[in-house]
Amino acid sequence: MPMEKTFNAAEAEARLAAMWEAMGAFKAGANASREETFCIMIPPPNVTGSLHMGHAFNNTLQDILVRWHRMRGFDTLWQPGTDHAGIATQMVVERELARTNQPTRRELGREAFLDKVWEWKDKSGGTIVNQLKRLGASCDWEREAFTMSGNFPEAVTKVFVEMFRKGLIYRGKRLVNWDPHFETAISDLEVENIETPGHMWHFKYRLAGGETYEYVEKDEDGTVTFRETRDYISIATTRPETMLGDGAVAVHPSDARYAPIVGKMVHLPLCDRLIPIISDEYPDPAFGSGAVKITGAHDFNDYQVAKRANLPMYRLMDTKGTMRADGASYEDCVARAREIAEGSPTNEVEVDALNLVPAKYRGMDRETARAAVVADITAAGLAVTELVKSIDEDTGSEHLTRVPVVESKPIMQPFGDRSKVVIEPMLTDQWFVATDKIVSPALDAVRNGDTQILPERDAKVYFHWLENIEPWCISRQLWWGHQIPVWYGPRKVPAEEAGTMPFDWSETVSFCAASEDEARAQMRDYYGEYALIPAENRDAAIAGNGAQSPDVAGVGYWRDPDVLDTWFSSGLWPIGTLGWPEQTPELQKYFPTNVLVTGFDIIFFWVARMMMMQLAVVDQVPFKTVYVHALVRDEKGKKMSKSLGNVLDPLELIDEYGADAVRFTVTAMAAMGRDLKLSTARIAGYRNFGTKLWNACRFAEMNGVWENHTTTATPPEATAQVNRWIIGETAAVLAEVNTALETYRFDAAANALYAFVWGKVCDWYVEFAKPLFDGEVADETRRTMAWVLDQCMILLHPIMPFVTEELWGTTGTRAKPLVHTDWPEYGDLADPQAMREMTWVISVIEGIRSARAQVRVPVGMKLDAQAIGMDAAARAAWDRNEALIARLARIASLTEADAIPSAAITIAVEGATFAIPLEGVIDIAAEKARLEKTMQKLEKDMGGIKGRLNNPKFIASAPEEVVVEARENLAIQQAEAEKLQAALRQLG
RNA sequence: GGGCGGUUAGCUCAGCGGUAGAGCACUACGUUGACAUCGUAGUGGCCACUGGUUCGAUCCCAGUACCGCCCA
Repeated sequence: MPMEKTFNAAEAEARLAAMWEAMGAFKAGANASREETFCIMIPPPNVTGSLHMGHAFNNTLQDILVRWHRMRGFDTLWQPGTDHAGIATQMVVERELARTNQPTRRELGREAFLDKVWEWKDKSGGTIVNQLKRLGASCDWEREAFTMSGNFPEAVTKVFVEMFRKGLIYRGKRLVNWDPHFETAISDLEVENIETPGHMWHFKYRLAGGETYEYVEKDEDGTVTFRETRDYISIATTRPETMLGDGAVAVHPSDARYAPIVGKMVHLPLCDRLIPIISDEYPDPAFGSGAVKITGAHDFNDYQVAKRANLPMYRLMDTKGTMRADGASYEDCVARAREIAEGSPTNEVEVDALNLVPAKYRGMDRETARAAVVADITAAGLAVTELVKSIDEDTGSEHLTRVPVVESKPIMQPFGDRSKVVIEPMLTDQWFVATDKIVSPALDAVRNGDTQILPERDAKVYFHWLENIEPWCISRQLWWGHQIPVWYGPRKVPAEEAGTMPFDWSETVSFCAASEDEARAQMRDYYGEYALIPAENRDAAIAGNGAQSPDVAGVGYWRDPDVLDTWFSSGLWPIGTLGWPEQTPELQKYFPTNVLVTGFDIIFFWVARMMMMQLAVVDQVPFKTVYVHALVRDEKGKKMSKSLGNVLDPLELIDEYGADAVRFTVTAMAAMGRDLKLSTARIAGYRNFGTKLWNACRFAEMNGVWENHTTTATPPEATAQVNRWIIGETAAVLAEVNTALETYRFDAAANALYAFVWGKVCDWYVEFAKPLFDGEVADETRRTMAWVLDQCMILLHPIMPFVTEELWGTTGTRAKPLVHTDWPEYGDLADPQAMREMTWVISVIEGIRSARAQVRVPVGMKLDAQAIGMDAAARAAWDRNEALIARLARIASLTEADAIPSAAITIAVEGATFAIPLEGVIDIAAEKARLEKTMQKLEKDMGGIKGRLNNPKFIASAPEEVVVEARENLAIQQAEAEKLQAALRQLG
């Protein structure tokens, strides 16, 4: 049955995918014929995710590398899987529960909720994997991994416990980014700082005891520009509601304006507290009033100041970001705070329990509290004001009124990347990885080349981040994730501390272990004879075992309810997917992996962390090369986003244009480190490219090329220059593709193949072959064409797997499907003689065609031509290729002549002048104009070369071959110019 | 403010010491043994600007302008 006119992607893709799957084409080690391994770990997409263009791009590049190595016989593994996406998944499932009127997460309780998550995962978690399959991703799907399944829980726990024991993981009360929507800590990488319109308020904090001071401002020369007696210090803030938790006012040590009052106390407005004026390097004297309120528990800069000055840090908000309503009355708390301020001993637990939010503001959300605080301070006359003139409409009289100074100004505000709500710096107990202790090996590995980051400039980003690394907050107040393997109990009071209870519940002791049993074993060592009583949490533990009694029999303990950051488990992806901590054969064989292909947006999130974690755990780099690619944008260069409505859905594109077209497009555009601007026109163009190859094969089929064809690695013996030429060109493109892929120049590989298949094979070779199918070299030409088209399919297969596999199956009986066909190694097939000759032939054809078109000779008209001054090489080339030239240039006959005839079009080529007499047909003026234009171009070129050759310094300094080349080019151009001059003379 | 990029044909981008290329778009012609998802021919560039290095700079260096991205 003859081939269809186009490739039916929609029909063939599913069928071919099923065929590959059925034969186990993608299994680890499939088609391996050598020892070397090649392994890529897929960057695990979120289990909640669906395929977007970034994934399509990222996975196409991986698939190209993987298919290429598999065809080359490497023992290849592309490891697929997804990560459990703690926040995102919990969000999706909670939303689903709400939508279907089911009990909420808290109503369900932890265990029942997690059952729901697993239900959801089983039902919907496979979406993106199926979408990757549609793209043609040749992962070993049977090995699909998930960061919550298989050996991952064991691996994660083991790593946590080991790092804990080595002191690489610690718990502490630190200021973290708190997401009030999800009510969890997030890492600083999950925060987006966005410039938002904001306001700056100015408040007066009065000095205690009615004290006053001379406030003096001076200009640069030291001249006094302003002087007044003040009983207050002016502070500026963008977050007035946090003033309730202020611990001090800070000024710069060099700031003379405030020097007299450093160390004095001020009244905190709206509160019954006095706070000190301290000096610290942090305030910028030139900004605002130069005095900064310090709220250690709600601002990252203030936190540092507060730590330096040993200020108490009072937490003002609860987990939802509303003003605290818990704890003792305001009066009691403030009384205690005064005692602490005066030096009464305290601890973190007590400070955290003190609620210093005055009764009025308790329970307000952040925004409401802000408005209330501003209003109350203004009412108290403590807002900095200015005089504003207004005119009474009725009387026309002018009034001067004092209004508070509120500056409108853009401020950088932190938002949760998932929740999109304003992040609150919050002082909470969290777990951290001491990144400073594990960062060095990760830096060294890239510095010394154990791991190479491409493009190189992204290594700078990596270095910059790692050199300035902050502790990594790894605990999340979520349920979906790996629960932290730490159990807590009260401090055991030693026997010598007589007259007290056996346990001190104000202090907790941690037991970190891989299992509860192991933790209990540690507890037995610690608590001795006391029975160990499991409890839900601290309160239950206290309540459950009669802790108030001095002679209790048991001690209550509870597990840390928090889970680990998803990236903590994703950080173990390379070893985790290969079965670690078990020493599996796959781990032995494929680790360290070869390449990581990933977007630059997760260099910090993931790449750096994998480097640190793998090096910390198994003391080896996870991958030898990191190829970092850019972002896919829309055709105008905008980031694709749902709100802009400019998202291109790769699945829709695959439906419309076929997976091969989508793949080829992103590949051709994958210039290293540069964003892709994707347009459907481009995709359509590459779909056409697939059709072009398809039709070349169809043409071959119609001409019996595939009859009795067997695939061979080596090309057929060819005598005709045209066949020798295309064989040499094929070898050249193979070398080009190999080099491109070795250096991750995906765009270069795609463009080289495009130019070869379309520009050489289809445009020239197929046309040349047409007249040869009847002559002496017919058989050789058929065999050559079959071989060349085979090579096209093979070389294109990594980029366009579907259409090539379909052609492979359609055009002949093959030993193996294309997916497992050997990648060729030709050796040296270049044929300079054939190359030179065919280049000449092409230039003759192009010259004649161009001349004909420009003087408007009808395309179909066959003309007689004359050759003038043909040298031996030209004559031989003509004789050997007459049929091709005559056909493609529409020449009826060639005769030799001594001189250019009058009224002819003339084509000057190397070693000959061709003239086509067109007495009475051509417009002589048009031909003259054409020749003159050609002459002008030629003269301009020659001028440049002559200029160089006339410069003695050029001759002296330039490399020999450059000089030789310039001379040769000049000679050729001069010869051509002479021919054109002769032709012009003939035209008069 | 700090860092990293970019600026080449109308558009999207390659090239990166020897005088500029591709695809798309555009113009004209065209169903010539596969392909109109096509063919043939053509139009189109002070390679952002200013200096420097060099025999020679789109390419290397420095600065300027504008545009991105990342981090504060």
